[in-house]
Amino acid sequence: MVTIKQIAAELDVSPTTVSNVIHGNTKEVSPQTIQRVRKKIEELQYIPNMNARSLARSSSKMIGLIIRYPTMEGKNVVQDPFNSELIGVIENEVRKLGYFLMLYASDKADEIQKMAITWNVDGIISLGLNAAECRKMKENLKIPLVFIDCYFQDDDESYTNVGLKDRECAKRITEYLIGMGHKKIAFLADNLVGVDYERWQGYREALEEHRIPVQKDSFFQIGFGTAGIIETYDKVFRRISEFTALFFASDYYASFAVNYFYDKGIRVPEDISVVGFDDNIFARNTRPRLTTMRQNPSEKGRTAVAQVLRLIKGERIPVLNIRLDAELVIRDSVMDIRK
Amino acid sequence: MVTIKQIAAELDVSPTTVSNVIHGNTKEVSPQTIQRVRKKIEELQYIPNMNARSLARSSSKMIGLIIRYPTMEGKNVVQDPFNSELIGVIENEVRKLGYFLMLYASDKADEIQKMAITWNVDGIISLGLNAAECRKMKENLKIPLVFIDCYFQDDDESYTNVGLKDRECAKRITEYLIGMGHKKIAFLADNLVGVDYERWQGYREALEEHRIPVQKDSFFQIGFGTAGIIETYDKVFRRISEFTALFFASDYYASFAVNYFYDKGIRVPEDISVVGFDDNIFARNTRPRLTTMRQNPSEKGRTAVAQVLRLIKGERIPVLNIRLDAELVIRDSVMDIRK
DNA sequence: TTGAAAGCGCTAACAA
DNA sequence: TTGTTAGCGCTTTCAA
Repeated sequence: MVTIKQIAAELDVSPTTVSNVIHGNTKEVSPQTIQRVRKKIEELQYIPNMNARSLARSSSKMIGLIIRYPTMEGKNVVQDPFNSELIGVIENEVRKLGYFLMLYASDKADEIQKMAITWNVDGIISLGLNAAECRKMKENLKIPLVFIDCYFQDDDESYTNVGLKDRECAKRITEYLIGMGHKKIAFLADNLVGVDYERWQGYREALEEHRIPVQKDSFFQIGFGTAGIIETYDKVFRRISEFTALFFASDYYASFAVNYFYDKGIRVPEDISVVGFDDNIFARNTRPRLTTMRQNPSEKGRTAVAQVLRLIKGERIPVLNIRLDAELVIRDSVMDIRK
Repeated sequence: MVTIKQIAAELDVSPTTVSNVIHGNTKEVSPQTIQRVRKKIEELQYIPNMNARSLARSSSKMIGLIIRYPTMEGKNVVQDPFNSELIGVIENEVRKLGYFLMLYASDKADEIQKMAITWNVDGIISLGLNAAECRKMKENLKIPLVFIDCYFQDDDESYTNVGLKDRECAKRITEYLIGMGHKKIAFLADNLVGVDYERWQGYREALEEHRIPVQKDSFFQIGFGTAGIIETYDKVFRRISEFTALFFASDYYASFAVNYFYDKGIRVPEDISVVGFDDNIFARNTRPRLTTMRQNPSEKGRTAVAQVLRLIKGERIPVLNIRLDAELVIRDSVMDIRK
């Protein structure tokens, strides 16, 4: 391992000088020396020791990506393409900006805190944690913190978040459904918190504005795992005549439903219309293709990284709570039932 | 930030003692002192500084996960569920064993090397790199190195690899096809190196053993991106009458094909039989459901982590090149065409 | 323009 | 059983 000391020794200069050259404190060093040092660094293939550097300064050039990942085998096999793309983009951005990514899957605030302190990470991006978890992190950690897709009840907007206009977008696709003559629309999600709550609200707002009564039992909570999903869909199936359209909070569930109906001999969209949300691979890889709202995970990831970096550099962030837009993609899973 | 020194000071013992307690060098410390130190650590919420620790010893408790990730937006949107699950499992295992995961997406040996040295990582797991890249890493890096799904031409088995019995498994599913009366079987993959080469070989062996001539033009190289796939499938479509079955090197392509054929009015399996490989979400999320070979990404990930850890601990590894098995899953995409 | 020296927090050899 | 001390590689202040 080549060290600064070695380089200094070979060149008969001090470590300080070498360090200065490395960090581009070029005004303090003569052009000559700079050249010599640079050459030597190249020649000896010097690679800095980040552990030493992190120790000396109090920062590490490391960004922690906290994520709630499906950790139980078999369960939770919803290999969410959204997460997947996001991780890829974030790693990429982080690296491009000269930082490193520590991936850490946990939802326990104290564990996360430990990790952050133990490694001296410069900032954290948190993905898929709920509001309570995010809030705890925020309380405990004194470092730059950016959340993705988190909704905080208390509209204390001191959280830096990158999200989506979930409510507005859900409203838009519901309005599309209404525009196609649908009035009896069910909403399906695996919970009603955070992102899904917002989508649900959007759905309700659309109905209300069109004077369509929102039935209590037009919400279905999708059960856990394949068995849970099927159980829920069985319920829907029994009451299928009550609805003309189904709004799923995510493409995965919508796509699963389309296949479920296929197995039951129910035609989409002839017998029932279906819309999803996200426009991921499932939407395109289903027949009929899903009508859905397209969001851009890459943009989310890039924005999140940009935000932590601003925070790290101490810049003031004008908009703390960024909400990206999504776009209605009309495909083949909705029928026009206006006469 | 609480340091060992502080704890030592408050207890009026030396840092060494504290360090010893922390590392369980308990035989050198009196039970009394141990208790006191433990209490203080708890009380002060001491969290070790890994940078300092890494610097002092020459190891970091960090494992690098090198991966070739789809970095270009839009392109490469094959959000491979396999990769996704693997990353999750590896992070989980690594963490359970008290290590940390640095995620690094690159295929350039020198960049990887730099990362490894700069952070002093204890070991590396490499995912999705080709043989040449792996070999370079192996040459340059002196640290424990485990590859996933790599095939090295030179049967120099000094590489630690965790793979699949690709050839054998591909042969098995081909034999199943043959058993169902198929003789005119095409093989489709996006390349013929590494894993896919082995699968192709398995396919060929099965045919040869059953005295079925292997036609040169029964291999289709699938093009890049959605456009590339469709272009390839158009070719297949034109020659569809030449085949009774299609063997895709992965579920993603098989699933895409099923949908493609649906759009063209070709029925699977009535008009053409289709098999995939992997048994991931695509296989189950397609109608008809895909007949395929089921592999277990979680097992792969766990095994890989176990191997690096053995290497790190200096244990001798009995089997360097582990090849896991896969299982034939018969579903609805193959027709029995024996009369 | 350059260098000496102290210190970041922790470990480990050695001494007491 | 406990403590002293040097040092890991780098940064940074301050002096030369």
